[in-house]
Amino acid sequence: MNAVGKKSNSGLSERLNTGGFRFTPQRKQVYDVLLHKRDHPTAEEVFIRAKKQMPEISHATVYNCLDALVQCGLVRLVQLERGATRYCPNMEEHCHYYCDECGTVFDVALASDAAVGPRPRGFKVDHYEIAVHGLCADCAKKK
Amino acid sequence: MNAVGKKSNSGLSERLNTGGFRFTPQRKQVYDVLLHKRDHPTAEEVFIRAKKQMPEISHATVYNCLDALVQCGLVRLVQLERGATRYCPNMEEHCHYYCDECGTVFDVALASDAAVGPRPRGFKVDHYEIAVHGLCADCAKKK
DNA sequence: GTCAAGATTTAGAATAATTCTAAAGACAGG
DNA sequence: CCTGTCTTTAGAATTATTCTAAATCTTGAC
Repeated sequence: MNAVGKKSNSGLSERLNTGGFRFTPQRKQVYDVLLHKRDHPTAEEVFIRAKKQMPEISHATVYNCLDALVQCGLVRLVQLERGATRYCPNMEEHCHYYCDECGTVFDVALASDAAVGPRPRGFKVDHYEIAVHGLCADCAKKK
Repeated sequence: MNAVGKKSNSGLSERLNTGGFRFTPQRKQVYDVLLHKRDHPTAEEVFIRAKKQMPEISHATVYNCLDALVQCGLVRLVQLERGATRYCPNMEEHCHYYCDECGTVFDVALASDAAVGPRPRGFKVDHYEIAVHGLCADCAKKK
């Protein structure tokens, strides 16, 4: 493995280790799939894409890898509708605009801390998810 | 049926009609279940509670009723974790504080329009969902 | 280096959540 | 009251996720 290859993994490896996980080729593969096409795929879609490069990878492993990445803070779960959970490697503060018609997801950065206001007494916030539902420009035009 | 009973249904009946749905005892039952205990139950939990009053109600009907209520703007879907969708009859603008440890959900009203900032060009917003993840006071204490 | 302990992957079974199907029932309009 | 449409029902089917047990890999102790 060359220096560049090594370097490209070092961040991932480190984050995994910090979370108590080992670096594995499968975890790298799953993470690469998410980084490569940022269209908020479901676990099933990640599985299909990962298989192209790594045909022996299994379903259960994809879930395992996604869970590990989520626990390490490298990936976030996105729940936009009934049915499959989607995954997003963009860890910056942003919200998801979701077209209820065609299913497209747009990431939109949040300006600031987007103060959510008061909170239950003693509640320790880890992170928040903002999903905006509606129609994308194309679908709105068709109506 | 007395006047009070009739009155208590008229709003529901009207909203259903406006959405192109009929008023049915099952839809009333499902809505009543949600109004009665506002703990963000899953469809399965709604089914179990509805059965107590209406033992013949079926699984599919509960999903049908929940869908109808959602489409009429009487109930909202809440997706907080992988797995079952929850339902919430509180249609005021509010966000959900979710304890990742014990699963408790707290509704917190949003002060204003809680400006979410810029949006994709042409996107027509219908509604938004804000979920705050973390630990409730009790669970935070135990750590 | 060799071994044991623990982590990870795999295929496939199992479970959970949701949707579909076909038949029966209810209901509004003519 | 017919007729077409909507709704409900039981249960099958599908989809999403988790579990299981065996095989493989990694790491640290010796």
